[in-house]
Amino acid sequence: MKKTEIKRQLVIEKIADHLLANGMKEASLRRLAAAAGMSDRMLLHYFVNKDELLTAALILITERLIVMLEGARLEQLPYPILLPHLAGMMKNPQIRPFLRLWLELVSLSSGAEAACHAAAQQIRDIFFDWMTAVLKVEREEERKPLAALAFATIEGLVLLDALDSGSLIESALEGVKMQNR
Amino acid sequence: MKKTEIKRQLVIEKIADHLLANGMKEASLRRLAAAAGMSDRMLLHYFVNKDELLTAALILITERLIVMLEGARLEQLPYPILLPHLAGMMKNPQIRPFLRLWLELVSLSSGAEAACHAAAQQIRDIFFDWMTAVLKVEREEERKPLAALAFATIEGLVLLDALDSGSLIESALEGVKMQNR
DNA sequence: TATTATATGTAGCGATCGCTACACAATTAT
DNA sequence: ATAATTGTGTAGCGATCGCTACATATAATA
Repeated sequence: MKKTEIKRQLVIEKIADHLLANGMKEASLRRLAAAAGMSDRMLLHYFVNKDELLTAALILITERLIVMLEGARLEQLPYPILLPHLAGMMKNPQIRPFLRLWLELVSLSSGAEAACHAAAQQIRDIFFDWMTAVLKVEREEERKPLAALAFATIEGLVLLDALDSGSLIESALEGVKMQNR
Repeated sequence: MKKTEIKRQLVIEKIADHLLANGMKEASLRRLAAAAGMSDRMLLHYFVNKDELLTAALILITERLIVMLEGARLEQLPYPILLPHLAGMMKNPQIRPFLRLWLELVSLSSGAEAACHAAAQQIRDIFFDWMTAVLKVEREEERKPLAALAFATIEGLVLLDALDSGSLIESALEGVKMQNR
């Protein structure tokens, strides 16, 4: 009797792909159904409503993100090295869709959508925890503050990236170098 | 025969207020019309379509932002002082709506809406120019890179703020202090 | 004053949205 | 084999969206 459950999982995978590729603004039930290769009617057979579907897909996305960051784990780097490294990761076509989607979720979560807010917060935590683990510090009490600072800065760069502000990003990274000279 | 033009300006003011107060997601023609105290039919009498209306309102908003930042001009501050100062400004109820709206515009501009993209880029430039002017540097070649870095960091804090991540913001500011000790 | 242009209201079109009612086939359980 | 449960398709509801046709009132111009 688990055939339904298997199908459900398959659908969730496809919806997650679609969300990462196209963002939340293309996420009407009919479009999502097309992406999953079925009718909207069937989507609502597997999921009680759109919100539950989105929640499931966003949870899968966060799980994928965890796996990906786990795979990208590297030896600890000190702040001035870590930041340009992260800026490079930001352009990685495997990671970039997560950042874009996350930006959209943050913006949406200011409003109503409960699923978006929860997902946005969870993705924030995932990124921050990873950043905390990968930062090399001289004294442990520096870890959390510097990780938070690196996180905030990278987010700012993500925002600039969404606005095609490449030169500003380069300038900011230049600023990091200057600061730690 | 300028009565129409006067009315137009009045409408633009009210729409701008509404956008700052409620964001872009509540910006259907009918809602905007209610905010302007008229019917949607009349809105489309004064403006050829929704896009033109939004563009006009967003332009007014950027003008207001310029005036506000001009008023908030302060003597130049060095980076480690400027950043917490900006973080404080971020919570100012006069400025916060601009930041929230700007975040939403950036997210929207990744997609289609032309008006949003243009407005988002312009607001970015306004903030960055102001940041550049208000930063105190020891050598002039530091100005642009450090302003860009400060800008990116503040934007990251805006993002965190939209997610109710107050403690992360505090940590990040603590990180700034540590870095410049 | 007569004519023309501008201002405002009512109603609704066609598209899309999330979602549901109804019908029927396929599978499973008894 | 019969009954009950589960899967799938068609059609459409009511709401909202941006926008428009049509009508009339008001004002500007001749």
